[in-house]
Amino acid sequence: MEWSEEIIAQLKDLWAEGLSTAEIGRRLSITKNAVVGKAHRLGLPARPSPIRRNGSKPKTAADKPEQPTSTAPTPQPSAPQPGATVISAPQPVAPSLAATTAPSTVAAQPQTSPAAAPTLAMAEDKAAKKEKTAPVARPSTKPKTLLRSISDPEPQKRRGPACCWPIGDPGTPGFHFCGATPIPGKPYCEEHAQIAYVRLRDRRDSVA
DNA sequence: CCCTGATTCGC
DNA sequence: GCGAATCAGG
Repeated sequence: MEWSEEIIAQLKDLWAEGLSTAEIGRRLSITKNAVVGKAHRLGLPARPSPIRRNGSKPKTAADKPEQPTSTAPTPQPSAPQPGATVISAPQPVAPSLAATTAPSTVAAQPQTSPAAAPTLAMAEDKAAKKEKTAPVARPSTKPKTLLRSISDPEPQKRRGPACCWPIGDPGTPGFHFCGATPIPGKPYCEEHAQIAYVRLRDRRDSVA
């Protein structure tokens, strides 16, 4: 996997958005392991995970040469809260569709976890679950490079809201965003929202 | 069972 | 550096 700047940017962005590793992985067409691994290597802030993995390690040496002291630096990298930019729509969580996922972990998030598309996706959701595969096409052309917007915090500053679904490869002349009128409370238009908010139940397989 | 994320280890 | 495998908690 070639982690280009764009990819990394996306990873960071999505990570900062509070998406699940699996979610990010799906959207980047990579495994969650890759996401987590890279995230760690990048030094991204680990999000609330229930695991702690300490003590027992059958596979590893299980020895931790911890350094005693020193001066207790207490580094405070400060929380990555630049504003989440782009998509942050404090919308009321859809009541009925919460069945699929949306654990309480991200419930506190102002944007809540996507992973659930209203109405239209609901019906499709059931079917999709059975299918287990992702029938919906990934980001148009190719699930390779998306690029949210690392330096474009205000998508709707002077103009109306625009669907920010990436079209083309970032860096290429033809790259642009959808631009269509998004669904209220969502960063994408109705068309792209359907594919953007993929249900779950599909990870290591399907897209290869 | 499913989901989730973290760490470790072989490549 | 990369990610699969594995571990681990809800």
